[in-house]
Amino acid sequence: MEKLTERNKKILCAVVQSYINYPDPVGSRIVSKRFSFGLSSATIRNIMADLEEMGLLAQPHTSAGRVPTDLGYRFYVDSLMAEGDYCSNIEIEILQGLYRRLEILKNDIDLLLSETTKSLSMLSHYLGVAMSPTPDMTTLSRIDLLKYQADKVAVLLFTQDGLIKNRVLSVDSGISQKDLNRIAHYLNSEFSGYTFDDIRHKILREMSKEKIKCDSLISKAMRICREALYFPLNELFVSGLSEVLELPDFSNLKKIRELSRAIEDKHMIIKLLDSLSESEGVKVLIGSESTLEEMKELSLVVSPCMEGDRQVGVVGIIGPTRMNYAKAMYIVESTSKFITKMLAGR
Amino acid sequence: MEKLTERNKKILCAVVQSYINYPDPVGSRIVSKRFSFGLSSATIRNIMADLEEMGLLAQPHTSAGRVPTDLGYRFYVDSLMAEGDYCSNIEIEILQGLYRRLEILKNDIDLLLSETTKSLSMLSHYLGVAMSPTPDMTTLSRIDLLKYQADKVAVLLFTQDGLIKNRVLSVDSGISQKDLNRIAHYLNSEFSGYTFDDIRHKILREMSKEKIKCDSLISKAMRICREALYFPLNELFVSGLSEVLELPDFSNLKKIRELSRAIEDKHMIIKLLDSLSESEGVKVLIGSESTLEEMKELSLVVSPCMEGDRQVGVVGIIGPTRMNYAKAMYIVESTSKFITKMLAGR
DNA sequence: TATTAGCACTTGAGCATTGAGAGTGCTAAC
DNA sequence: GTTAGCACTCTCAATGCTCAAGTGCTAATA
Repeated sequence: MEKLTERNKKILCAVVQSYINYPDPVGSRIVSKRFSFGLSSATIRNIMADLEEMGLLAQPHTSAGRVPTDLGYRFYVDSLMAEGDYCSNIEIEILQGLYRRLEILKNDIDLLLSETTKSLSMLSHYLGVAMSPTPDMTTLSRIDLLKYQADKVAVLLFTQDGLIKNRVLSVDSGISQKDLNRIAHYLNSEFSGYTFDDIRHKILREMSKEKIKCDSLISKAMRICREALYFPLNELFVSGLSEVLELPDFSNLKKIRELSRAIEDKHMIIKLLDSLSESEGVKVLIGSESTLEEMKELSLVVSPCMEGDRQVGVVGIIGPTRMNYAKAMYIVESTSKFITKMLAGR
Repeated sequence: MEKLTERNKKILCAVVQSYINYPDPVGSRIVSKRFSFGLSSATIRNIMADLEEMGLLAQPHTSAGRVPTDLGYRFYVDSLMAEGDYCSNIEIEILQGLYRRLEILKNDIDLLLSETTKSLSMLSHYLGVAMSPTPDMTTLSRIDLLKYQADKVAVLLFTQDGLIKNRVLSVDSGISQKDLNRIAHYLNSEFSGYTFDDIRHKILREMSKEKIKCDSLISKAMRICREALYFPLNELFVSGLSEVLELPDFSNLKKIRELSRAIEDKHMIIKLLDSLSESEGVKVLIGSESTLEEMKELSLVVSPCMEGDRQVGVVGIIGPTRMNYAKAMYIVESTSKFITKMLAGR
């Protein structure tokens, strides 16, 4: 970032904080009055003009105050924000209570994540989001096949993350549970320990090979496995829409429509979360930093949940770019840490 | 319903249809011009005043036209609406295409229902909703227990509807797969063929009995089963928010907030759908006919999906009371019929 | 040289006024 | 029973106006 004097930083910080707390563009008068810099509004005006030139602030129109740009928020988040800015504002008891409620769900990741989004939105008043890991990163621990009805078999996929997925497939009615056990045994020996993505690739390779051998058992096994993996195995949870609609940021129809398009395009959000959650720690994506059109006016705060060094999910918050980043980051971080800790202790 | 002359019915019908197609209150002039009754606007005015007195129409304000009341819509739906009113407007090919896309999901009810809601909203431009059957009505066909990790067991619940639910529970690490098999065998002999609701009740009774006997195996079995049934097993799917936000009916913030509260309160909708889907066929709930505050300005069209005489889900549409009921009913009916047929043929 | 006071200028929000347009109810004529 | 005519009511959009907020610039000040 360009060199800013200490004073300029303070002014920028004041503008951002004021705007975060109150959704009106902030003018020089406000800054000079509410924050005691010992500077007159005229001086502040000059500084704000400088900050605007640097692209950190912007004016909605001539006679309005200034508003942080995405770049301004970024600078605030990276360099200005005090770490502990919002910890105190969140009642620890509420947080503890919500977390306690999640304890009993620790054996069912999907249910856990789904409930977590409700806590996230309740705490932050933004959208709570959570995603179970994409199969690409998930390791298959075991596969079981159970004959279910005459011509159906239940495929049970156990992952190392404690996630179970099941798919029901149609099969020849002639097949017996014994056959299925042999098939399952074969699949386990072939695929357990691999990620789903690997397995998909292996299947493709194997199928072209095995086609020649025409081993009925193996080809059946491959077909079953391929079909079971055909549909996405991860889920995305979003909640808090009514929460976020109370914000002045979403008081006009256009914004609301954009928001609704964004959260209905789950595929898009999954991809976005995926790309952000590769490394550990809380990450922040501010407005236009995202390449996605739907997210241009929204910000995203995410953090992965780990079990050991395996990722078992991503939790986060989506809100307007005028977001209380300190608070959001604190909530997301402590939530993901809580889940990580809970899963470690089970 | 009170006795209406044939002519009055026609006028009411005209008002409803006009309003459904175009969201402006309809005046006597419009009715007399656009529909050729051979009556002047003055006559129509008198009739409309009568209809208002009967509670079938209402005026938003003095110099606006008239708008159907919920009662007016009800009368329209029950007595006036031509059955085939909207079939022709829906391109059969689109419908077929969407249905074909669902074919491959027929083995996974949840996925099927979730995708169905997208088709419903796409076709109707209202919210598509679907619900898998509540456990109360669902019959357990089989239960399986699989040792999963040292201290965890996967409980697999197979229902007669082809639905599989799995729950992971923590158990004593001492327990062996053999023990689990015996437990599962016991549970199957006790509970298979019963509905989940029955089972819950049976467990409560048994547990108080067995406590005396203190049979370790049975008490373990009971505990596992109780925990597995602790969380709701049915799901509700809703989609089409961005679709419905394009409607002029949701052009002001208040309405949108109400809508979002309604669709976020899944528990409420589940109860509502449950109470409506008891018998076969398409059902319509118009605005204030619902006892639920959140639904007072919304209408609901639902129909159950059957497999044989068992209900495997409910599909429906939620929209404003100014809904194209003929179209919505047609879409819901043909969708539920399609799913029913598909499940019969598998 | 940095800061500040002062002032002219710009802009949007809020408010009352106005007129057009749509629709009504009523009455009298057909 | 139906209709034409008319006075009346109400909403909506446009207009013009003022007010408050905020700016940029300039000249005076510490």
